[in-house]
Amino acid sequence: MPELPEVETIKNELSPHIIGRRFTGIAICDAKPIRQPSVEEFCRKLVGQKINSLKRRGKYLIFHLSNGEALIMHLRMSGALLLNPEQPDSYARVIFYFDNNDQLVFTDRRRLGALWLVENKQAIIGKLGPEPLVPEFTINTLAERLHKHKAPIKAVLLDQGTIAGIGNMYADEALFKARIHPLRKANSLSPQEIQDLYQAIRHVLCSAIDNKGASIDTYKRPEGEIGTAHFNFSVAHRGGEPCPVCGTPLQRLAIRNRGSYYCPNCQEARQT
DNA sequence: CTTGGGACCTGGCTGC
DNA sequence: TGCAGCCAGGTCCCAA
Repeated sequence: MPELPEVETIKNELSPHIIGRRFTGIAICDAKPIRQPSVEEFCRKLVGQKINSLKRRGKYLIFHLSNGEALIMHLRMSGALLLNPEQPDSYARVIFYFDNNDQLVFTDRRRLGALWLVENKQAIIGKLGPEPLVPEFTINTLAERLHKHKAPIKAVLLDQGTIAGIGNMYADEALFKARIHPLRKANSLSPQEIQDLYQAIRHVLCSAIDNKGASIDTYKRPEGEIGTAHFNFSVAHRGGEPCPVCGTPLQRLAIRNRGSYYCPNCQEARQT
């Protein structure tokens, strides 16, 4: 499941191969991911464009093109971008061809991923909250945003309009590291807890980027390698296993229809 | 406005 | 063996 660290890794590893390249063709194997504009217009406008830069915002990848437009991608649950894959892929949805004969395959087993080609990228990414890893994102930024919500802290961390880029895995990991129960109301956290959570978010995300993302499910890096961040996970997807700190069996709880894994001993409920 | 529930989507896994 | 049902979860949509 590509979250911020996975998308950041894809951006970093893809950039040296595609910056300055020109699209020479597109093969649409499945039109469903193409949201905007029509498939015909998407292909017509993209071919011939050069890629000036590749950026990440939240979980979105943004290709800035020579005509001023932007190709925006969201991988959702099972999407991946593979550079010159050796094996044919039955889940390939869109194949991009470049002027150096490289191919970039957008593959997506569960067909939830999305592609846009737009003049105004703000229409797609304009409502995202702040990036958690930039210097401007301070403890006060986090505190101000959490104070506005009385929903469970886990749900608020997943809200991309509050903070961009955190998904289910890293929300669980950050809450465990900060020793905060996932059902605590966001506006009930003490200043100390907010500071702990702030540091936990940054540590968990930076560590995952250092490990090139987490390959728990279908995530692969552009050249086919897996990431290794999941080997460091403490609680995510580990229901029933012992807590790495105290040995208590980790529990699973559904919050907003999302599996939340936590240690009932280390992450005390207190008032929720 | 916020909150919470369901839908979308497919495949792996479990249990009867 | 077959099959129903759960689980995985990022985001959108709708109702309260």
